[in-house]
Amino acid sequence: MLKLRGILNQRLLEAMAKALPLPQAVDPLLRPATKPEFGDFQANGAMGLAKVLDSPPRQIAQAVVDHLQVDDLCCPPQVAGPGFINLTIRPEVLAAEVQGRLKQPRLGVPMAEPRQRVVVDFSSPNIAKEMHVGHLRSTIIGDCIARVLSFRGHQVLRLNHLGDWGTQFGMLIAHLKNVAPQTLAGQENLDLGDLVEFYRQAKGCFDEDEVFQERSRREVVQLQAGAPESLRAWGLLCQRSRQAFQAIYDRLDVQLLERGESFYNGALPGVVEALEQAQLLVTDDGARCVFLQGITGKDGRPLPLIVQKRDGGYNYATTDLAAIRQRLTSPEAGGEGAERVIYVTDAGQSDHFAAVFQVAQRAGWVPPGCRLQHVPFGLVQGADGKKLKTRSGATVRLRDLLDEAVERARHDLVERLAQEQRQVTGEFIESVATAVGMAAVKYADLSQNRTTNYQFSFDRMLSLQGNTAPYLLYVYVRIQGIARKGGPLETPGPAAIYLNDPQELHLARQLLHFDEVILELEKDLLPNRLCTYLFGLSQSFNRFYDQLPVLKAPTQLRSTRIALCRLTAETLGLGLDLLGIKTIDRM
RNA sequence: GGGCAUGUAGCUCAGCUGGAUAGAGCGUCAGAUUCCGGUUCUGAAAGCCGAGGGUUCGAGUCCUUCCAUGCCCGCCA
Repeated sequence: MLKLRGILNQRLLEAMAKALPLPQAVDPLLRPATKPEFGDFQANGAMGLAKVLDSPPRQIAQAVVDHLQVDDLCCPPQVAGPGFINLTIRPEVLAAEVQGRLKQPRLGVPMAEPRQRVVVDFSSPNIAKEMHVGHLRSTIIGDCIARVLSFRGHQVLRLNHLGDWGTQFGMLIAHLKNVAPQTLAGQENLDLGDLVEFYRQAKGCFDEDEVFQERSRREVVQLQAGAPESLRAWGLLCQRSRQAFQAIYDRLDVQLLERGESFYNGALPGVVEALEQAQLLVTDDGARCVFLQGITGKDGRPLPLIVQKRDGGYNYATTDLAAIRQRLTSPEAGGEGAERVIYVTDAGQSDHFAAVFQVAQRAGWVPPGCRLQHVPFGLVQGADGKKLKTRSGATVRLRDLLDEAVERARHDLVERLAQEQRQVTGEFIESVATAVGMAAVKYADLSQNRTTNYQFSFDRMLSLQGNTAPYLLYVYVRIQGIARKGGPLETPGPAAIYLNDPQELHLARQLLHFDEVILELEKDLLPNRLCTYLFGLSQSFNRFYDQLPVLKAPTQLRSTRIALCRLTAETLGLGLDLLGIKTIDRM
């Protein structure tokens, strides 16, 4: 409907110019109708002009309608309520739009103009730690955003800002030298078993043993100085973690380019120097920091952003600033040349990013027209409304969570197969359970407004009813069933589509909104809007399918309905794909 | 103490740049079925949109003051 909306907006502008004594053009405030009975669009502009023109809003609206020429597209416009202008697209125009969509794989979504270079920074787990639900949200949401921006034609770089550097490596290396010295000499392959358990042990030593603490600090210094043995130990730890992470990314079907904190190590001194030159740097209590504007602490004084600690070490703010420079620097100068950088992290880091962005701005590292954007999300909570934990109080491991989703999906599937007495292969059960389980986890996350906390529930996400992945997947499967039974849902010839029945019209209208939804998603980065849309589309389809025969319809109606089925499947397929969810043909 | 976010039906949540009588799912209750996969569809009950004040033709949405909850707050990331 993007195209039609643009045309109608133009016609309204023209009509207003003719009808009203206005010095300059005024926005007609064209919006999608709030209710089906109001038609497709409503123009709200008349009401705001009542005061300016000193006449009743309905009269203004009527004057605009009198000059409005839209008979080629719309039924006669109606003035309603306090002064709305309601516009209803004619069925044959809708039919032509549907026809047009059938021929294009982009389903009406235009390529972005201009195309941008975009960095999406997401997922970002820490080496030697287990991925948990916080990483899940970042990974799923970040992946969706990257997919949508790529689809729009932007050049997207998906970066995994891995926590692969920093003080925690001191204790890890120290512990490694204690328990497996031979691996460091290259004599044995590293087998640390559960890396998380290893981390816990190291942390235990660090907390209890002062001698160990001191050794850990020395290890950090050695590592940062590039001592070969330390680097080797570090490399071994990273490699182990990397394998574990990759297994998760493979299951989730998420592509990421690893670019951990260590990547920016060499650039850290340069960050401090540049800030010094920009005269932003202040030494306070031995630490080198930039005092922030408009952000004050407990005592009302400006808060500092520390970029070099008293002991000379750098911290995450320094790394983030180095990353910003790298990402915003032009490709000719060895950078990424990004015009938009998106950070998908939990909302708890909002202050941190506000501070870092401010400093980057003041240092002059953000070229005009470039945008740094923190895309925050809320906590994952359990049924009790508190941060999600296992019964024993530990963090929930991501792989356990995914396992359980698939296991529950398999259980439901097997039960249903038995009820329906269907015979299928083990392979089928496996692939459906995996697809449904992953889809459920992703969709549950994405269908929630990301800014709020999100209550995790296997029962809800795997439910076959309601706004869930299984409900949407089922609609897709149903349509594939029609195709299996009735032959391929071939494109009807020209002028073969006639929209008549209310259910047909309603479904067609819904289908045509897809382009607007995607553009909105690109702007607001709120995947739940797409989910809401796909759910509504699925409901419309089920209503349509419930009330109207497709394959058994008379010939002249059949091709229209098959076309609607096909476009529904394509829209669902593309929509789910942009969410990072795979469709299946049977379930 | 300061900052940010959230508060909408019994529960989980939508509500985009302010628009017409505040929406959906689950749950509850009552129905439908010539069924192309009923994992469906129809209907009903259910609300002081946290509270007060303001802005205007019009406020769940914007401003302001409270209240409640969550997260964050100088050398961890």
